[in-house]
Amino acid sequence: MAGQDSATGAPNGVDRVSFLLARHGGITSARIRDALAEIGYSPRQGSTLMTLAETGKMSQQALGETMGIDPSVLVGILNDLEGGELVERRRDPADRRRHIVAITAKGERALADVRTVLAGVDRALFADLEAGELAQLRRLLAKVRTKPDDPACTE
Amino acid sequence: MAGQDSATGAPNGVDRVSFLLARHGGITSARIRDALAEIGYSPRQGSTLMTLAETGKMSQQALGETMGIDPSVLVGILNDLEGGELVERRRDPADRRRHIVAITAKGERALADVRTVLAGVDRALFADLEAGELAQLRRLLAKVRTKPDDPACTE
DNA sequence: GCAGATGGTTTGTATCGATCAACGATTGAT
DNA sequence: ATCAATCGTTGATCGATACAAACCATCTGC
Repeated sequence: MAGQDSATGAPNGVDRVSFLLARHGGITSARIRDALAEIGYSPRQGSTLMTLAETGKMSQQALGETMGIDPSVLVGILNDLEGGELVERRRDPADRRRHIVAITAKGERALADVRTVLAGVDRALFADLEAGELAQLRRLLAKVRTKPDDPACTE
Repeated sequence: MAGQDSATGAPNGVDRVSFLLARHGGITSARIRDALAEIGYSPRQGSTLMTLAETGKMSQQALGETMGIDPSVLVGILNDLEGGELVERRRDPADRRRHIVAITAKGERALADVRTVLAGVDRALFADLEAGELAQLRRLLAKVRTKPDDPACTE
């Protein structure tokens, strides 16, 4: 009577898995946003620092492509980060149109703060999960098909 | 070197679980939105139909509270749904200020379409998960602490 | 009957995100 | 030397969302 498929017993209403995932994802985003805001960063800024630290210095367009955001919005993010001396824009000697973006030492320290804060978010969100369950959750989430977004699959 | 905690081996960068959850949640929301849009509904309209079918007829304010949306936006949603004769607003005889919102027979049929479409989204998203894994994912997601959002926990 | 509170509605505003067009600087090909 | 393409940048626009204020109809307590 309350959204259960009478045959399979699987929820097919507001408790459907995709709904759960969407809702929890939204709440998680909000938590991340709030947590980062408390130390003065936006989610994009945090992502940028992490991406730069993990993938290494790269051109602005490559960075935008990696993060999946428009080049024109990346400009603003980098302006803010560079204003705080957390990243550095250098012209590529090989192609002087390009800006090579690199994280600075100060940016690395900021990144440590970001990671600390994010760890707190994880701790709060997943407090009721054992380590094994958390690893399991990560494994299952990684198996969710989120790639075939761009191609015309829906058609 | 790429976002792994050297001690625990747990990701603490862009591959952190909360980030995974946030990203996948966003993508899932987009998928749901697109899928519902193809049959002419918004996510809110779909949620409204499901909530009404699962919880039964209720006052507008109770509905808004259940769905976690502002009363003033619920008005527009219900206007659209009522325009399509999918829901019905009746005045509560006991309190003629109240609007009792109920799903109609036509709304039930629309709801069936909505559920079909959403099942398709689930199938596409979770194609690589076995039934057991999907159930496991649902179980783990349900254990994520998303309630302590409202109270002043962050302070 | 009156004052205040409540349910629903309307309106306006602020914000955010995504998207697009156009521009200056620079490169590469011809 | 010239032309087309590329990179970063600026600016405008659009849609969705959240939020608050004011309004009318109605209920409740006195």
